[in-house]
Amino acid sequence: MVRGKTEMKRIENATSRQVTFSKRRNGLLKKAFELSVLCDAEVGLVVFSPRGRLYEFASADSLQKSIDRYKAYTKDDVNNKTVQPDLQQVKADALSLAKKLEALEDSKRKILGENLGGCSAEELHFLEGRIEKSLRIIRGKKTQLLEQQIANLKEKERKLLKDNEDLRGKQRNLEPPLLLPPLNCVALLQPCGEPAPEQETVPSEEDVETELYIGLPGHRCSNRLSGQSK
Amino acid sequence: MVRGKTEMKRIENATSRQVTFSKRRNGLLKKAFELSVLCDAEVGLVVFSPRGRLYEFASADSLQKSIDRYKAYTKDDVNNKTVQPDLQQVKADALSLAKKLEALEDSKRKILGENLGGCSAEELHFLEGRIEKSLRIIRGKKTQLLEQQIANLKEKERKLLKDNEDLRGKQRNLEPPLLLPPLNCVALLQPCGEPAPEQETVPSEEDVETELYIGLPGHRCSNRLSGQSK
DNA sequence: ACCTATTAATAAGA
DNA sequence: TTCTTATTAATAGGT
Repeated sequence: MVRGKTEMKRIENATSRQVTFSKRRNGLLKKAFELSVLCDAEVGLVVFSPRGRLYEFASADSLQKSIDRYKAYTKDDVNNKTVQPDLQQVKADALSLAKKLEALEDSKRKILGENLGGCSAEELHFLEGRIEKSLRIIRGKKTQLLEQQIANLKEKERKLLKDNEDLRGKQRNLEPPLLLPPLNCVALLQPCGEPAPEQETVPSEEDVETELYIGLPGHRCSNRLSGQSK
Repeated sequence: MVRGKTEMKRIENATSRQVTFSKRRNGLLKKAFELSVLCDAEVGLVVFSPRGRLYEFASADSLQKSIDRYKAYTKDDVNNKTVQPDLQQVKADALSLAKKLEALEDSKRKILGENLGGCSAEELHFLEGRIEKSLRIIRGKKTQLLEQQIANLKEKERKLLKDNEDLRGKQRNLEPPLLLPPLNCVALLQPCGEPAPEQETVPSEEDVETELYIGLPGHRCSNRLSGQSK
């Protein structure tokens, strides 16, 4: 918010994280209070610091009251008691998972070059090698994908050119040779910014002949208009 | 706050109260979110509009979870049956953790260039950038560490050379001048990779004069050494 | 909803 | 923690 935007991600430095927590917690509590007063709203707020300390605000008589209202609002189904397989076991599982998660998070952070504080030179060297390898793999895969895309596009282009050619051939067979195929129609559709890729002289000659044209005037007109209306 | 402070009391005009409610509610939710992200805090927030509509925010998996934590924190149990760690909740937690774990594992795998099957070119490009950045960071850190080590080693070397010289000086004072001081020992201590920094000719001349010198041999020696130790 | 003058919040540093 | 300061963010009052 100030003195150089802060990125919206966890502040790595523990000290500034703590300082920011204090400041922003106060700010948040204040805002909650203001909202409740100014707008006559009921606001309940709980904040647990990373170290587990609790901070709360309630505009109602008590936070519990707001919690109850919340429960009522969400159509409480608390009295829903099913069998208890083994609480201890499930808790242990959850704990184990949480530990794994933390370890993984740390590992990922290091791989991404964050939070390298406690790394030895050996560890860094290992990371470097691992990441170089990864980079090679990813670049390879990317190149492969892009090449595939290019190949696809070229194939499409080829087909289109062929179709185009076929169509042109048919058209030429249907029309009298003097009434040239309206190739310029295509040219007119091009973005006006471009310096009209060296107008093949053929089209302009056609323009001169326009009034003599007998074929399909409607088409010619609409095409020319779409070219004008910038 | 703006355009003339607002008094901290209920806004009487219903319309502007409603408008302000919308704006400030959003602001509060945003602030709550930012606090949770930046400071790694658990934030739970409920807001009831004057007309009874509910708005909520929870940085945890669910607001219920934060409410439970709040209840646990305010320890209304220990002697009453309230809020048994709730098997359902713990199971939900475990499930959520497992999901996070899986997602993280997948993410890490991709970063390490494994399992890139389903990646689009854009995704790969993003990964590439991320990893390049990481590589730069890690290499920087590594270089820094190695340079530090080198500096430490040089410092040690310098001290050892100095000690060495001091010892030699003492020795010379104790022994007859004809037993030449083994200056070449010092030269041998230099890293063999370096091309022996072009022995300043002065020292060699001194070598010749050594036996004739009468002044303060100890000082001369130490001076010469400090010149050598690059 | 969008705009903008103004105040509020706050990151960094002391 | 608290104070200061430079800067960004939030937002009241309009349109």
